[in-house]
Amino acid sequence: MKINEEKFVTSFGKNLRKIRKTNNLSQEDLANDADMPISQIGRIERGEIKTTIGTLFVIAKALNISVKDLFDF
Amino acid sequence: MKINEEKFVTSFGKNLRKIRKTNNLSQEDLANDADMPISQIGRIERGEIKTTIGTLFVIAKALNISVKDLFDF
DNA sequence: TCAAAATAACGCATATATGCGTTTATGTAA
DNA sequence: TTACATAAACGCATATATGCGTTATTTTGA
Repeated sequence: MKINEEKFVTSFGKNLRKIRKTNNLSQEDLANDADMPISQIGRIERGEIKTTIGTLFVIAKALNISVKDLFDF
Repeated sequence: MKINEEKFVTSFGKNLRKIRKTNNLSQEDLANDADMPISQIGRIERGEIKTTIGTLFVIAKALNISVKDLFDF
C-alpha cells in the first residue's frame, strides 16, 4: 500500500494500543470483550492489517468509546 | 453480522453519501479522486460492505476531511 | 416525453481480513 | 534465576473487501 496509508494504519494501531492500556486491559481482555481472537487485536495494533469498520465498531463498543475516538490521533 | 453492527455500517454509508453530495461530487468524481472503482463507492454508501481503514483513509483524503469526520453521525 | 447523467446491481477473479490454533519471544514480579 | 503474564509471530482455512467490467434502473434536466 502507499506510504501515507501505511503510516496511517500504524498510527491507528498505536493509538488503539494506547487507549487499551489506558483502560488497563490486556489484548486478551479486549479480545474477550469484543468477542474476537487475540491474534487479531495484535495484528491491528501492530499495523499489519487494515481492519474493517465492523471491527472498529465492536472494538469501540468494548472500550466504551465511539469509533470517532479511535481516530483521535 | 449483528444487528447493531449492520445499522452502524448503513449509517456510515449514508453519512458518506451526505458528505459527498455536500461537496457536489458524483460517485464517479469521488471514485476518481480516491483512485478506486465507482462500484466500490456505491457498495460502501449502500452499506453492503464493511470497508477497511485503508479505504477510509483514501476517501477522507479525497474529500479533504479527516477520517474522524467520516464517523461524525 | 426524451436524453443524459447518476446510481444500482450484477458477475468474477484476486487480495486480504478474519477466526482459530500453536509456538516463540518478551516483559514482569517473586 | 524461576514462574507467570503478555505479546509477537507463525500457519492455515474461510469469509469478505477490492478491482474491474457490464448491464439495468433511477434520477434529473431540457
